[in-house]
Amino acid sequence: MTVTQVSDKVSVKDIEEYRGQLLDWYDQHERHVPWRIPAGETPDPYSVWLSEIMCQQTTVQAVIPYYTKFLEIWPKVEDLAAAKQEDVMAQWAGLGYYARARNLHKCAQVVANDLDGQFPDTQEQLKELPGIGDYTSAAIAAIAFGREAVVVDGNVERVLARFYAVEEALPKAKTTLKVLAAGFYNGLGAEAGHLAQAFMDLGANVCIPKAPRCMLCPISDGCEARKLNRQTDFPVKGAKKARPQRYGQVFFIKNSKGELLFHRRDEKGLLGGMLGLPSTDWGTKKQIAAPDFIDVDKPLKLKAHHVFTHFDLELELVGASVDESYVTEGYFWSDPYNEQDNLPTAFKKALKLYLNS
DNA sequence: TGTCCACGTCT
DNA sequence: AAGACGTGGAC
Repeated sequence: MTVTQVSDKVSVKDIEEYRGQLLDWYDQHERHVPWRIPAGETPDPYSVWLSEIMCQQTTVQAVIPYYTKFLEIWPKVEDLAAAKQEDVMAQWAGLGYYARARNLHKCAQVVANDLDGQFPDTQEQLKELPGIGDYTSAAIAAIAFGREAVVVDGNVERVLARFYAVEEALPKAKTTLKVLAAGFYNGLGAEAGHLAQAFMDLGANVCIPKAPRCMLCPISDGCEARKLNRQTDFPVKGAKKARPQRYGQVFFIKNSKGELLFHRRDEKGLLGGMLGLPSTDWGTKKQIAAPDFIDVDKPLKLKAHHVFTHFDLELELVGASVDESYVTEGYFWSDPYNEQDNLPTAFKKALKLYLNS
């Protein structure tokens, strides 16, 4: 889009000045994270991609140990492509949004097998790959390939919603914020990646959601929200809805070797493709049928609680048994101490309660 | 405590 | 196009 004037509040000339101040601030204050390489070196697209997928909806601090581990185990995209999916899921366990791990693996296979191991170098082509959408395609294009992409994540939105005192509520304001962001990125060329990272570091450390540290902000002079002393009024959000309560039972079934029965979950839906324990479905009623090859024994008087994005879960621990000679598709016996770190958090909590009881 | 972050991608 | 999809830490 051509941008001559994006706001009646700030001129194009002023925008250039403010973004200069932001880039200067970034030179001094950038966060040191393992995927940021020293100035002058060429970034490895595989590392940039891996870090950006992990950082979706996830704080940098949570990402760092996972990022390091993944690169240790799978240093090249070809290594990740050749991995077994269950190994990728096991390494991702605890990081959440498991569709990211399934798509990560698929994407690695496309790049390794169909694209000669090279990530595409334009935003448009990147966006065609599994797990790469508007934000991530822009981020990789800018950071790994020096493209002038308009990188807009939640941090950029918060900074700009405040800078321009955008009264329109999210998610509708997304279009407006993208235009405002384009005003900042316009004409930057290969510096776009630096501006993106500057915005994100500013959003993470200074223009934080609550109690923003405006005294430390390099562009506070131009911030409309600050002029109004209404920083935390922006970005304006739509009303949020209540989280429903759901219930389920999780079954602890031992064999003669003292191993527990585990379950590889279906590829689709909640915790798709992840390791789990045998369980009922999770619903709004307390009584839900167990898988029919399981003989329910007795409640263990233990309950695990877990919060998902869209519901709260109460998981009752129940002892059970099966005919050891008949274990159906997707179920297998294993040492719980070998598997606990491969479980998503809801099951890990339940297993921990069981092992400590 | 409970609320928020957290647009990010896919369907 | 609105809802599904995790987690942990800050306050």
